[in-house]
Amino acid sequence: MLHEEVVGRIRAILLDGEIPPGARIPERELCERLEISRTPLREALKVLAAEGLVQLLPHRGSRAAKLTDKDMRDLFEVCQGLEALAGELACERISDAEIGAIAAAHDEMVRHYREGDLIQYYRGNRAIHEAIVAAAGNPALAGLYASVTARIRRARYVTPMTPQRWALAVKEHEAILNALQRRDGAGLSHILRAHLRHKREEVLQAGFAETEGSEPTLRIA
Amino acid sequence: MLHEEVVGRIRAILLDGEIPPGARIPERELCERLEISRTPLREALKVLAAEGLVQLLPHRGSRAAKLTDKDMRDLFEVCQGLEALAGELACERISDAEIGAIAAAHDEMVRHYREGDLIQYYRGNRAIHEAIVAAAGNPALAGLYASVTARIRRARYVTPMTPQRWALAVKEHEAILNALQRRDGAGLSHILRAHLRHKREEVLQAGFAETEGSEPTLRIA
DNA sequence: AGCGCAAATTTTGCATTCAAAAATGTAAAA
DNA sequence: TTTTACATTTTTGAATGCAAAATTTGCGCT
Repeated sequence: MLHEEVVGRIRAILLDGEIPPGARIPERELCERLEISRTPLREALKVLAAEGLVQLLPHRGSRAAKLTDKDMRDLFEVCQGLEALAGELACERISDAEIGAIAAAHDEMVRHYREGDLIQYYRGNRAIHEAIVAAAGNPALAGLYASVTARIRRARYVTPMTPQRWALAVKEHEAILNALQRRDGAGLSHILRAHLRHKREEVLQAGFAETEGSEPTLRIA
Repeated sequence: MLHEEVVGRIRAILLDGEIPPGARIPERELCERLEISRTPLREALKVLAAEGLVQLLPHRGSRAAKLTDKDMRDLFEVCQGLEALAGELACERISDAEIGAIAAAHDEMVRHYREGDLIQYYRGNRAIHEAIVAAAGNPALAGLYASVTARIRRARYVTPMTPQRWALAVKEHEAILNALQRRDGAGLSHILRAHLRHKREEVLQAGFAETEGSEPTLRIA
């Protein structure tokens, strides 16, 4: 089995919350489940530790990383910065076709909003943000963005929203699309920052002290 | 030997250019030199690959990552974004003592400039940029910054400068310190972007097609 | 001599093994 | 009954072993 595949599978397990934050990662079980030996598994865990998804404790095994409120705030700050940068760059480089695709994704997302389908709304939302980052045409930026968003994904996309906040988020997305269509880099950057700041407030206010290590958490896959 | 120590040692070897970009990383030799077996070495290489310093080729071993001009441009762009963000945050959070320390570092750097000592100038320069990032009080940001700067370090701090560019860089640093002392986040962010943009132009104009894999490269440690 | 192909060697990736550290369980003493 | 010391088991971290893949070597042929 390819090394990167192992990393991907474990990453998915962690992001799904199948191993909840703070929980011990059972080496033996994972080996059996993935049908690999400990060597490639441990290599993968080291990589994921470098990404910040796994915490290694010397002679005590590895745990799914658990984020404090401070960690979460920090990561949202960085994410804001990265998205703002991506927005600016995207406005310089994005093609009409890409804008069209994002507009379509936007419309679909709004449809899910009207239908009250939060899961699908989140999925569309994420696709739009990722498309903007992709449109920046900077793989290094995209990689960092992926790594940061992976760490806050569960907080970002699991937190329930009040109708007011949801409505505001949709309004902001209208502005995002608009700025993108006008290729207004500064404006887009500004809106994206505000958008993510609101999201962060929402998440932190929801008291996102990550769920403790023992009880398995809801999967939203 | 501790896992992280191995990663650190190999990282240092790569950053020093002892194994130049594009060159094959000799597993066996490194094992003997670090007095470890292949298992921890290979774990370290996987981690460094995730960081972007090493390139893994399936069944063909690993090489020191070689950056194209595009890679370099992309990384500078990201670095700009991160420094700009750090500057803004630093202005909100930095203490007078920290500003004092940076001012002192600045003066020393200017002294090295006057003495024409490029190596020491670069060292002080880097310390200032790192201090600003540290003052942002965001470890996640600092980590990403460290990872990005590690990848462009050699380009950033090895490229020779013209007297004009050097003078401009020092002038920009005066402005950086000034904005920091006034705690002018927007201003600092703006200057940092311009500063790094100039640096990028300089590096790319110097035709930084990273040195080929065979010949060992100058160490600047 | 130059080229092509097959055998030998090296190198890679993973499984297994081994020693050390931590966790667990047990029993004796307070 | 609770606590502490000690032995046992489990788990971790690293070295070694082994099969597959790639590279190099050597030989025959043109």
